Amino acid sequence: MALTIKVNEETFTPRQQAVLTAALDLLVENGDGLTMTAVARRASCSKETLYKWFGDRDGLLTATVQWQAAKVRMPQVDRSGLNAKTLRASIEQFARDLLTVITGEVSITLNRTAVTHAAQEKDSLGMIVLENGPLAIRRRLKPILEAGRDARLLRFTSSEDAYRTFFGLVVRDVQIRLLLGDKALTQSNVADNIEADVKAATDQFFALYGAKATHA
Amino acid sequence: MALTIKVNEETFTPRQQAVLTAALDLLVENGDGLTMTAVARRASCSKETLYKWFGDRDGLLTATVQWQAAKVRMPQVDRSGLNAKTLRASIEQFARDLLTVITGEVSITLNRTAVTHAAQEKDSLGMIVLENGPLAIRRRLKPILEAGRDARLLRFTSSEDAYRTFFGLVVRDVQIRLLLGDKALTQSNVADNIEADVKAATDQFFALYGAKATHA
DNA sequence: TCTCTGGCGTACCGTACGGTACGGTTCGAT
DNA sequence: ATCGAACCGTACCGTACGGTACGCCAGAGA
Repeated sequence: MALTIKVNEETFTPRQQAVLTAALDLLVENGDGLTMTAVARRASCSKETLYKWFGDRDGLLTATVQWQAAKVRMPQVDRSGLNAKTLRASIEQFARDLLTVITGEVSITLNRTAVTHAAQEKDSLGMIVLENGPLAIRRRLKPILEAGRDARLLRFTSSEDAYRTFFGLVVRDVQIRLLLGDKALTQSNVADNIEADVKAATDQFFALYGAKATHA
Repeated sequence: MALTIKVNEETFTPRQQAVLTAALDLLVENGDGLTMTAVARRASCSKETLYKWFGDRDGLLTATVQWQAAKVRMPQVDRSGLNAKTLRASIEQFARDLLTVITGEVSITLNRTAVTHAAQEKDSLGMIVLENGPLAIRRRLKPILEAGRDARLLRFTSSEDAYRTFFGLVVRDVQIRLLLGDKALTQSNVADNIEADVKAATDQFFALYGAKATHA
């Protein structure tokens, strides 16, 4: 396994996926509870098989994160017939997807795992999570933003900056507080406010980047 | 040690502070390298002393995080003679402080440690970091915001929301990317852009909450 | 039916690390 | 000078866990 980062789709047999599911469940249930023995017992397989399939503990961890992160595919947004209304709906949808994903238990677990991993000179998991989380949204949002600009509905010079501002307006301090285990932010609490937050963030984004905004 | 959370100042002897410094250095150098043996060796003290002073590994970790986090005291901002210019300067200063702290190596380490800790049903470190980081800024920024509102320089209904938007505009995706070890964000790279980012964020904040803004 | 392969379960090994014990040393108080 | 407290250094113990070895079984193919 070692240093090879498998960025692209990798097909796992159903049995292997069952193992990965077990591994993720253990991660979610109890952060660092991912011991090889625990995974083997949970998945009713032998440790030897784990090592054969995934190389070592890090390989199993990487495969799990990779596999799960890639599963977080957000719905495509219709880009045809762009007008003020559909653009706003698209952006609102992105905000909703982003918030929903980020506040999910699986996402929190994956991010925590990756952060922990990054604290030990290893950055592969961080890149995977980043790549499949924020960057995935960015890749799909940017064309929309640029289409909006071309249609004179938005105004900005750098779509990168526009995206990052969007991210900030939507996520605010929610993600870091969830990662730090802030009890004041139970997930249900957050979930109940998602719609309002999404609307507020979208309003603010258009206030800053809408065609009629007096852009600073 | 156990469950007691020491929220307030706790005086450590110089010798103890030397130990905590050693512990922090180890954390920064190599995330999880905080073994009791390593700390003892680095600080030239005996493990027995560590256990006597801090109870157990978690106590040492907590004391270290607590002590360091409390050291991140940002300069007070002058609140007298509030006008458009001084308000803007204050807010810009908050943005600068926030970005500077968050992108610092110590802060990244403390946050990573706390996140890792939170991944194991323990949330005390998370609360400590939260309390001394974002919340500390919030406590000091809110009065300024409210003073600005009273002076008709700002417009908002909830100072809490205003603060969180400020946080989002300033931090954006920088913190999570640093925590995840994104190589594309070397710290020098970030540091060089702090001034521009601070200015942009402040502009955006005033665009949204300034008295003349058409607030959504 | 024989055999071979893949995989389960378990036992096992080595190591790293949390935590404890203890002898020796320094230093201040009496 | 003596005593005792604090503390250093080191050796030690127990356990948890990563990783390996091996015996066994089931099922596919000849």
